[in-house]
Amino acid sequence: MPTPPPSWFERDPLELAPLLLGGVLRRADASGAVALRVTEVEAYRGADDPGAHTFRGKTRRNATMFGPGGHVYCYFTYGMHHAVNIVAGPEGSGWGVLVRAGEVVEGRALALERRSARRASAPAGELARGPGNVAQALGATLADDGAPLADATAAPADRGSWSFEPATAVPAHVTGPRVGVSGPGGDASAHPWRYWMPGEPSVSAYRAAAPRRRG
DNA sequence: CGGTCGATAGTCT
DNA sequence: GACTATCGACCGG
Repeated sequence: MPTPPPSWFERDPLELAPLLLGGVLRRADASGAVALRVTEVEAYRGADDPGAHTFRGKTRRNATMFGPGGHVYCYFTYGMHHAVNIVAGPEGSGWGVLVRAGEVVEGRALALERRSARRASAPAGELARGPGNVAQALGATLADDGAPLADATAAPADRGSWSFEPATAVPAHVTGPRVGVSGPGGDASAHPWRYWMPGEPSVSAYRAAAPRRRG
């Protein structure tokens, strides 16, 4: 199955998120291709979602999320990590789905090389567990922000070519509070917007929002 | 195992 | 100036 048209992605992230599970996200560039079977995602719902980057409107960083669905929103955070999202909803909505984890199904050697290059010690057994590691395994950087998900795209030299192939059937999954989201957006009962496939070794461990450090 | 904490810089108030 | 959609080392049990 090829990458669906943008219209397929242009729905509520609460609906799109589970549809992404089990699908294969792939990024290719001059050094090769890495693809992963998505096992964990989180929905972010714009103006209705205090936990979303887009909650307070459009800025330079989140502009891509306000664009049409079916594109990659990539941002940089904590001074060292990138994260990959798939833009959802209609243009102007500011909706998206964060890709938190996946099983590497293509380009394992390249993914391993990328992780090894960025740390002193040996990488963990799972190459794409956690959003920072997903971006690292895929080789995604800020240059990928705004890239379209499409087959056979001619990407600029500094950016990868992205595609996404949905699963033929939505796999069994569960939901829970999002990781690292503080305030009302992290509330378990009102925003159980993390979706994952139980039993998958690539799924990241739950972490509550970092408590404020005083001192 | 689980908790605690430093690294490190872009973004927004 | 505070916070961050994080990661992994380190330490105690």
